[in-house]
Amino acid sequence: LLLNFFRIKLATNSKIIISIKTASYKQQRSYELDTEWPVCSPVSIGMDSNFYDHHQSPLNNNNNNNNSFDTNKLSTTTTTTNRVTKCVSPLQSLVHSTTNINNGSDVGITTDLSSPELTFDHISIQQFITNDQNDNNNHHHHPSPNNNNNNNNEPLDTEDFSTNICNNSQQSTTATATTTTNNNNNNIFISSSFGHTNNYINDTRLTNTNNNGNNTRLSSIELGDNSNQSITQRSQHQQQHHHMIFGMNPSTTTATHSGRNNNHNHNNRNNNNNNKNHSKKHVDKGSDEYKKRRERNNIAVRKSREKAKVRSRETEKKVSQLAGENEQLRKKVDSLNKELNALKSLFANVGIPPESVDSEIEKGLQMESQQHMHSTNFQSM
Amino acid sequence: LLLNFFRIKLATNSKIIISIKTASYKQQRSYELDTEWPVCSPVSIGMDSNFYDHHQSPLNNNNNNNNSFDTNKLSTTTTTTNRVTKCVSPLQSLVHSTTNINNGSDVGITTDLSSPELTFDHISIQQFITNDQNDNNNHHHHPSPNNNNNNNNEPLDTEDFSTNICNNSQQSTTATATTTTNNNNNNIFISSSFGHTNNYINDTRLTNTNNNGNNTRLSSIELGDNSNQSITQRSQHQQQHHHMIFGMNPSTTTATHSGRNNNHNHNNRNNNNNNKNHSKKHVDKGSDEYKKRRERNNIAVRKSREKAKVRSRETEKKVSQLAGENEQLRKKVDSLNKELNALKSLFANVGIPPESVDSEIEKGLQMESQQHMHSTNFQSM
DNA sequence: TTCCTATTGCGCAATCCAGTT
DNA sequence: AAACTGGATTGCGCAATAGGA
Repeated sequence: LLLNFFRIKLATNSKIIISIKTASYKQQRSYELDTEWPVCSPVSIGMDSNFYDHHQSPLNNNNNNNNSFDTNKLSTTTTTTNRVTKCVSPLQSLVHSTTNINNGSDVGITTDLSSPELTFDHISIQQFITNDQNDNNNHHHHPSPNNNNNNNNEPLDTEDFSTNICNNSQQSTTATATTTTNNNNNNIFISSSFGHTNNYINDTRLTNTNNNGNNTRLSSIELGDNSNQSITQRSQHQQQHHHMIFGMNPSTTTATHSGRNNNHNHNNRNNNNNNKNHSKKHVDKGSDEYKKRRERNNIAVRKSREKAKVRSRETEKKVSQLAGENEQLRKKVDSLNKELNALKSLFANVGIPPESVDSEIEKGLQMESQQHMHSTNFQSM
Repeated sequence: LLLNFFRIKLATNSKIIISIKTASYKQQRSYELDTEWPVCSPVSIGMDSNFYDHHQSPLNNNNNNNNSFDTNKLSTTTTTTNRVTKCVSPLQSLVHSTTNINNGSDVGITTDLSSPELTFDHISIQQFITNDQNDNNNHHHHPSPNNNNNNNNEPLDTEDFSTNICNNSQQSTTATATTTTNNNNNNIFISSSFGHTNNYINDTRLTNTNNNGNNTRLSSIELGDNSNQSITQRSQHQQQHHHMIFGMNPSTTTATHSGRNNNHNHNNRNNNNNNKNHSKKHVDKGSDEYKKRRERNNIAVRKSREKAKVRSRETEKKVSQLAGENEQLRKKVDSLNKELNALKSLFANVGIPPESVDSEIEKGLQMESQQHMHSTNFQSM
């Protein structure tokens, strides 16, 4: 098994955005997986504190003191030995969520990269401090740390982090950590690009079927392949359209498919564990029960989609809001700078050299901060 | 006909976010509209200049000089006498788009509120200057301006604007313009809330059907009703989940439906104009042509959805980016302020009163801005 | 008008996810 | 602990448009 494990100590006020995708068996109905389909191994995801759920306006300033962390939603360290589908919950709850971590927090993510059902779709971390290779909570033997074993509390720089991921993942995947250099924002962006052949990388493995009997599997076998095989022209061209797919299976993606049993029972999942008896489970589409169930679900679906839309609009709104504030702040900084310069040149005019002005300012600032010490102000020192 | 018309002169650097939803005939297949279904009257949407399309990163600072306005996409003043579906294009191109207006621009929106197909889903305007009731470009007689006919170039304040909208729309709709007071951001937020009975206001009118023959129309008749009828308990409770629905039909929403012809020809649209001959248009689901067409569309659908997802992630990312920048900027402002204060108190220490310091700064700034005139540097001095 | 692709609302089915038995 | 329940999500294909050439 190839384990991908990393653990990051996040600094106070760091932000982490994790969007993890469980390709899982969502589209399994479209395929029959053969015995080659990789058996999923354990996954351990742990996050230790202070998350704000996306829906709780993580970016709102007014609830900064809400430090509670719902451990029910994200168990501190969930380790299971079941199929990945069994322990996906903590991941799922993070999907598309933006979380703020306001205290120093540990974030550990361990996953067997042989499980194609799990893809790290998008990970973006701002400001991390250290990377610890030793997972005390994980029950699995994982490859010993490769080289960059810096257990000190030094911040890891972008390159190190990238390498680290790469080495740990032991994939050919060219994981690249890009620092988006937006101003003072140390936004680490982990992305991996590997050969793939269309725009639907998440779906490729399991979908791309149609009901014409034309079930041509896309040539996605090289997904996450560690054999360093060359990437097709098209892949190279299209991978710019992709974002941050991460953690695909290296060598065992030999799943095949055999068309689609179009009319009944798509329940041919890998029947290792839960061998239910009702493998037929014929649904009577005429039954009142069925109709009722369908109608309820339809309502739920509409509701859910509306919710999603609202969320999306809200995000859009937030962008414009923030952009506006940003603009104002920039102007403010500008004007303050000008004022300051004017003042300094005033000093210069009366013969006081800039250096001594600066040192005086230093003194002044120190005095001020000392006064601050005695207050209960949030941003003391 | 009840016309809703307003025209706003936007200040330089104002921003307008318009999200207009055309319920249109999208779900018409689910319904047969009877003769009571309101005939749509003309709509005129005009925007005169300098739009940035959402997809062109309107919020990016680097293309500020791109002042071009694609009149093909948003005709300056589109007035048609066809059904609203015929002139929806300019609206559609604004859907969910965030536009920046960098010069003083006129934005006029005229619509017949009797057209339920059209809903102003979300309108948010920052900084507007004046409101002009007289539309020279509109060919339709509309109710004479009610009372607040301030054609001067004074900025209209929030309340005025709100009232204005309300009066013009002549609806019971309680349009409320909320100023979100985020810092220096004068973000005007127009929202209307009226009685409705579920979470799917946009869809209510036309959807809520199922193929069980169970086509219970939601009691959405009071949508936009101007008869001031009371809002149900549930409505009141749920309207907090809604945002900015605007411009629904007042009194003619008596459309009925008669179930869904499930197997063929949903072409029973209001056949006023385009009376095509092929009212049968039987689609042979077995034909190769059909299969091929379906497959192509399926691919398109997947592609489109992937695109949407990417966009959404990008927006999410942008939020975190902007929030980060914001934070940094705030800190910067803070430190500059402190520095400035330190410097000022330095002056105070040597006996120079704050007033004269300020006046000196004024002088300095003026000098500086004069020097600025001669330089081309953005952040010189 | 005529084709095609792009979007969008919808229902279906398979899960996912919290709780309960 | 395992099975069951019922709403919430999500990928998908369908059909109706929208949009563009």
